Amino acid sequence: MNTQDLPANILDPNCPSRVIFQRIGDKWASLVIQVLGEGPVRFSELRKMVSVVTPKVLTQTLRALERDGLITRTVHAQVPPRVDYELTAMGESLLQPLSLLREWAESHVPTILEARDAYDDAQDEALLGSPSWAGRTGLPRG
Amino acid sequence: MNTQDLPANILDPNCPSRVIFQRIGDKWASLVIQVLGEGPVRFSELRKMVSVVTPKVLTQTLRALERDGLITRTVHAQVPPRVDYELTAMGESLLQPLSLLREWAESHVPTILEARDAYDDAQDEALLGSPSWAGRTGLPRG
DNA sequence: GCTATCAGTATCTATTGGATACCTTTGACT
DNA sequence: AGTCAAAGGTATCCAATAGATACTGATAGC
Repeated sequence: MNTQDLPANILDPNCPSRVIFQRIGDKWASLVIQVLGEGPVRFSELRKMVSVVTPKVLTQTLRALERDGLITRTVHAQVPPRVDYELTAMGESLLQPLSLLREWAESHVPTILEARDAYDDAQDEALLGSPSWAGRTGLPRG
Repeated sequence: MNTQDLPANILDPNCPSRVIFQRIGDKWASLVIQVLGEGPVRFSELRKMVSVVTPKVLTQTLRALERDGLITRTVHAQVPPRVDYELTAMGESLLQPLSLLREWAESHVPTILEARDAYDDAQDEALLGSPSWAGRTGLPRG
């Protein structure tokens, strides 16, 4: 669904689906949605649960999600104020895809940490142990 | 799997799963992985397919994915150089969760665009049409 | 009065992302 | 011999974003 009304395609930089995909993949947005999966939460609670996010960035994230129709924001005119955030139906429909990703991340932690160690060791070795003409390209240096 | 070896939990800021989750949700990383789902691709091809990414950022993304063991980088010692990027088995295991998210994004494009329009209209109206004492909080201003 | 509560802003700085130019080697072309 | 193109990046500089910190505002309770 780009300007030419072709089918949505994330690889097309002009396609809104790409922007939306990146909004979902935002650093904080996906965490917020998963927290709200349990039910409505107020601002300060959200801040504690999605630690460590600064209020400015949390506000930005929430506004963006609200604009996209994924959450609602309800203000109770009290003092001190109470503002509840809650998933919309569309927001809830994101929970399942997100939880799959979350499970993937949580289950692959050990493997990825090992891969990082191996990579970092290889880097160190390349810097310290090998002759200076052996670069990453496999070709001689200039 | 945090420093105390508790079960992985994305909501714990000390848990590596959180970092990994955010790496997946990186602006370009997930697109790269989806492109590589078709098979090995060389740098310049990748740049065209994942437009519009600058070479610096693409390099950073690829290095990070390589470090995490999600892709491999193979250099063919030719001139001009040829470098192929390819998913590892772990990288391939990410394809399914990611494609779900992609399908979600592509299918919700119209609804989200409508929500944005509605939100923006409401904002304009609030700014232009309503009395100045009616803020977002529902409480009087100071 | 003074303080606490809650939901944010305002301000400033550090980090990241992006645009652009440039580098390297070698074969093909002139 | 000189020049250009190709591929996979770096280097450099500037803009946008994220983050740290301080602060606002109304009111209830002490």
